[in-house]
Amino acid sequence: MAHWLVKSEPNTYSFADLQRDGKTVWDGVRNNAAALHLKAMKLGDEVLFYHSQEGLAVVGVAKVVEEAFLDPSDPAGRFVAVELAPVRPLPNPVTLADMKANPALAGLEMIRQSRLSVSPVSDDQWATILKMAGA
DNA sequence: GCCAACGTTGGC
DNA sequence: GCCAACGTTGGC
Repeated sequence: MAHWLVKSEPNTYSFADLQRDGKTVWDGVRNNAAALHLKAMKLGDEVLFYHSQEGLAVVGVAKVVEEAFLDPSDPAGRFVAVELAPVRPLPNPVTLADMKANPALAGLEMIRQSRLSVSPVSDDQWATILKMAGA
């Protein structure tokens, strides 16, 4: 089972919004590298939900409930979307500063390439972050 | 609000 | 097909 990280500005769509909605179509990704990752997501894969701009922390875990399909918000039909559902909020959100300060996370894709909105997380990185979150 | 990183666009 | 110009994202 692969693991991933997605970013969202909480002003636009927060983890609380996802909990309220029960599930949501993760669309609007317009970057090829991010789109490749969306296409690689499998049903049941778990995803860290990160708040960008405000919060700057991983705040919850979500899961893939529908694999990649054509993004309904892309008229050109070039990009894909997936559907995500909430799993659980993290007891202690893990901030970007915390992740940067942990040598075990030095290779984390979202740190290496900060603008990437969908990125892979290795099993070791996943375990490290959940441990930091007290989960 | 600024700026660095990076992707995309368009002229040649 | 190269590369400069420009737009966007996201941390600070």
